[in-house]
Amino acid sequence: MIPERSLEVLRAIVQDYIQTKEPVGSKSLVERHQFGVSSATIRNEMAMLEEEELIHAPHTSSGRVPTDKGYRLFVDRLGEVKPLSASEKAAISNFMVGSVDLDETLGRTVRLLSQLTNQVAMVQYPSLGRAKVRNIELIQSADTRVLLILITDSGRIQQHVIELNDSVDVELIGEIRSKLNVALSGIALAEVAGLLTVFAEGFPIGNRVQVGLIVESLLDQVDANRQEKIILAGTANLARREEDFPGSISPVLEAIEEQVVLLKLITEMQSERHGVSLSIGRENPFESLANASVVVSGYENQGNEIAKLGVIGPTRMDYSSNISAVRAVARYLTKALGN
Amino acid sequence: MIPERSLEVLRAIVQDYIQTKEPVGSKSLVERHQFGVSSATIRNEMAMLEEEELIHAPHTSSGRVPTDKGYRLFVDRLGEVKPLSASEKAAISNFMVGSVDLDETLGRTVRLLSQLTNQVAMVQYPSLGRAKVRNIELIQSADTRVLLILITDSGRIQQHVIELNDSVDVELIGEIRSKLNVALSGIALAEVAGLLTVFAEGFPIGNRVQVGLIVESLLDQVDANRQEKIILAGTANLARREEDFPGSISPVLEAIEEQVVLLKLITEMQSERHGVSLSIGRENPFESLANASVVVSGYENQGNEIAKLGVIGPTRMDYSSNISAVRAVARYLTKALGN
DNA sequence: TATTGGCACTCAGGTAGTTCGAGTGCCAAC
DNA sequence: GTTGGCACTCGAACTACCTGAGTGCCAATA
Repeated sequence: MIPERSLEVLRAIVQDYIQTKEPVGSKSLVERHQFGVSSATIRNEMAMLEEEELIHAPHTSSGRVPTDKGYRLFVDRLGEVKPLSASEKAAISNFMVGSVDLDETLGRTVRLLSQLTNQVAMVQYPSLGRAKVRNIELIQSADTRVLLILITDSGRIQQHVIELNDSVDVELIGEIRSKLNVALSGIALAEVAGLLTVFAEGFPIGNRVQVGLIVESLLDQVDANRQEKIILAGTANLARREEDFPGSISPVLEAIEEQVVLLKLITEMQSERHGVSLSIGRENPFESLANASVVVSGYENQGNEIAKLGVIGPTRMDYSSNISAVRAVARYLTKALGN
Repeated sequence: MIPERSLEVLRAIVQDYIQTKEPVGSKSLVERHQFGVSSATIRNEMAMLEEEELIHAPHTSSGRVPTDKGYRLFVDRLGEVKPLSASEKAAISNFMVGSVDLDETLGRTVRLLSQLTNQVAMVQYPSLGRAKVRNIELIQSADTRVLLILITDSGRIQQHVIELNDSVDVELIGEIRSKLNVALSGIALAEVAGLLTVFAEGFPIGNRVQVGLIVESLLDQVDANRQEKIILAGTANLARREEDFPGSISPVLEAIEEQVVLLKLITEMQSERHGVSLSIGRENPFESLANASVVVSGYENQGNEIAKLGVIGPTRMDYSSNISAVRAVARYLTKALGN
């Protein structure tokens, strides 16, 4: 068990380090905080913290810097969540008004989050996997081409052009469309595949190839819910924090651009306190993100978490502010989707 | 008039500088190229080039670096366009196969271009302004909500959710839909507004509000063809070229994220040789892009240029390769859209 | 007149030595 | 358990110096 005062010292170190960006030493620590003890005592505390691998000295004789483990303890036990300022709250409300479709709402959300935190913000599109079919449309866009549109109850709209090998009959398209809707409306996407195995059999032999192609395309979209999508904003904020990334920021930029990595990461993160989940430094398995921390929270529609949003920044970030910003934005987005 | 040999020297300086990233001096110049004259003569030439502001010495006594004006002369008069290597051509063909809808094609294109050039690549979505209506769809997605989908002949699909103030009748929607299509199919977007002014009058008084809302939304989408869109890839390449941007790359990243700036820039650029247009360094009006050059080319559908694509990178870029890559990709994309 | 070798000069960048000070660990004393 | 004291460390910052690639200019040359 780590004694109370040691924890206080750790908290002070993390806070000072985040603020000054310099390794913090025992003397400056007692100057900036009222511990009521001398620097020598603090030095002893710090030696213990280093023993526990919560802090670390970059050079034999210079101040201490929190380790990933130290940050972790800080956010788990020590960091109060800062309430948002009034102006931040106002910014959030303002940003949300007047957007009606999902694309626009999410676009605004991600920009908002990036402005609020001065970090790279990300918003995941509602995952197809957990959603239900609201509507399926088939639109003929050329002789042999049909546009398939899948609308889910999370508001996500996914479209795909199907190339048919043969000219297609308008009435057939209409029939397929209405039968699909009858069969699938309100069905969870996860269950769609099972319901469609024998779908083509309801049609005359001559049409089954066409129907088959359409069903296949629909399944592609449903099944490949790996085609998850993330939108980003504020990438430039990374460059502004360059000194926080030893080496270069380009691996980080690459990882961010490589959505697969991000998706994997945020999908696997487990929710912690207040519905926010954190990955600090090397807690994530990606070498390129070894110096990055990620703060995410799920957002909901009709009571179900449908996707996540969050920020990504240097390990040395202001966790308190970022956690509260992410949490607040997630809540507002949930509220906005409720309408 | 600048004598022939001076131009040769300029070419050599640009080439060496691009390759070595070091200011190039008279001695190393005669070593690397066969001018048949001594370094002293080259020094005289270089003094003249400096007089003309085509090159510039960073410090009183170190090698020379091309100025924006020097690069400009280089690309206008001196740079042969490198033919693509066989493997590059293969890469292009491979990338293009098997994408059927516009989103996917453009997504592949932008990634391809960024890989080919190792720069930040951008592809502009086909501008709505010059396209024609192919199809308009109205889909009821909830009681008082209708999804409007506009498909243009350039393949661009634009969707928007319309919130109606009143529950809506399925048959009315169908009627509006078919009348809209009759009225607008094949019409250039620029002319749509004119044809819709009296559209609502064809409906009974009681429905005109609803019809009006839908028409308004349609006009919004058509009219606001400022909602042009650019997709990007390879942002991380910027970070890898950091030393090429004095100060920081973050203004550049910001400018890129701020699509408005990019759009303005590429829209105003005039086509030069081979259908490629260039903006070198401060030739563009944006301070944040003072050290960046942009290479763009238009791509076509059915003989009309519908949008642009290109790369953005440091002023010190390999113009020859980038120009040929941009040109080639634009051609392939044009070809791919032809199907 | 264009070219050349020679020469004095410049200056960024690297190396080496020095100092400075914030920081440490340890210990004896309170 | 806390404290003051003390010797020690070591990165950062400053200085001085040197080196070498590069320059401009000039008088001699072809």
